[in-house]
Amino acid sequence: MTATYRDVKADILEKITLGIWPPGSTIPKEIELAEIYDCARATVNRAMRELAEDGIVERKRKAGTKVRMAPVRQARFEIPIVRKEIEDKGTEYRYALVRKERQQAPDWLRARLRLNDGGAVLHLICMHYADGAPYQYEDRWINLDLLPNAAEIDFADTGPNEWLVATIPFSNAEISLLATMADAELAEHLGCSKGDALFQAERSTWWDGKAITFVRLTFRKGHRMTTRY
Amino acid sequence: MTATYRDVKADILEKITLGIWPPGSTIPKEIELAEIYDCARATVNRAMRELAEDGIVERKRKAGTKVRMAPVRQARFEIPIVRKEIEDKGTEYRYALVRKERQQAPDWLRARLRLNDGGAVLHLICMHYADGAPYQYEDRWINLDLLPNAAEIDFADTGPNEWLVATIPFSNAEISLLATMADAELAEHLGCSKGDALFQAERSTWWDGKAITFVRLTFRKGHRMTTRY
DNA sequence: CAGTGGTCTAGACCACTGA
DNA sequence: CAGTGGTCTAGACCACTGT
Repeated sequence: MTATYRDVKADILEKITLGIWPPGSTIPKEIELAEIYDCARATVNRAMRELAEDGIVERKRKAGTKVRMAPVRQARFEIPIVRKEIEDKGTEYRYALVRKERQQAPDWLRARLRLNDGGAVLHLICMHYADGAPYQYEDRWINLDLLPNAAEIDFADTGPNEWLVATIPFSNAEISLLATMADAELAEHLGCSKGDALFQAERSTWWDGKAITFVRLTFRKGHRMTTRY
Repeated sequence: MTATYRDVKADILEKITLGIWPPGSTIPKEIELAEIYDCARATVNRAMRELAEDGIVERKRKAGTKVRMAPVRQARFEIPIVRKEIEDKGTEYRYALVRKERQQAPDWLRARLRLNDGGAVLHLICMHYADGAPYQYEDRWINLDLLPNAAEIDFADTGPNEWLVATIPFSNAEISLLATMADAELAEHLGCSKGDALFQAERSTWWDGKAITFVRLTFRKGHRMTTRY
């Protein structure tokens, strides 16, 4: 037979879903499973490790592997670049710079990004359109102490997101999803009514422990983030 | 020396973030890396596989491993059971059943879950409180054709979520996140004003290709879902 | 302290895919 | 068709952690 790690993973997952190994029960140890499936322990190990990553089982040395009582449901959402998101839907992407201003970081931003006093930031307001209709309102702040070049960039044709990704490709981020009421400015740019409920994402990005940028993305009315798991 | 897969992964990631291997560039092949780090190819393989899962690099047979041009930003959100979510914050959890009704599946639900005509469903409205204050409004529909026992359960003390997790522990689901305006019912139960913007999650759950349940969770005003990546 | 998972190795064969 | 990643093996030692 020579089972693959996929076979082992699928079979064990089936035993769990069918209730043969109910939540809380202990699964046979790796050596036993290796004998059962007639494969190497490393093969079993990979299957089980993935099941643990998926939140299906819980593994502890000496204690063995147990089926989780409350499965840790985790959903993965992709956070694509807006342009890609829109173009992948087969719609036409258009970008526009609404406002660009160099200023001192306001208090709330300094607190949020742990900036020093008197830090200079670049504040950008941008719009992203899909097939001519408003899609996303971008309120971005860039730390000029860390990225002084940003001040010289003309963001008329390309959004700051794409420039940032090219400049600092890999970094850490914290993202929050929430709902907000449209104010006059949002309503006007997104073509909705004042007071409408809008979906919003906030992201703070860090590199080497220092804050690079904060962005608040507000989506057009009715926007959803969807995923399967 | 004897590098571990963590060492290899960290070192390669550093080389990428520092720009030594810029986006689009090709990384040395596994055998070469194994020589460089003085370890087995399997060790390098694991490091690279994880970097690929993390969306940092892209691997293809024969073509080699390349640093992604546009890093696939993916955020993982944990979707815990409400009770756990509340208790983990150190607050007191309280549950209440608001309404329970057996009925025919309305058209929108049938379409959504691909149910047959005349399917019976159990419709539940529940509230979840944190330290006595409204936390989440749960609007749940359970497919009675698949789970006839649900009709006999008294959901007065325990929420349907916990019963479902215990009954059908593992299943597939589709989840959507969105923003909605509070109607009169939501405003009353969640203690906010009509028209307030509220964060909402919708989840359809499937098992063996058949729809088990649909739930719409509405959070109290100001709720955020946050994660790091 | 003993048992279980965590990881590494050296070698092998396979599967996909670009030239 | 040849090169690169994908996976398996048999064996080994290590690192936690429950008893």
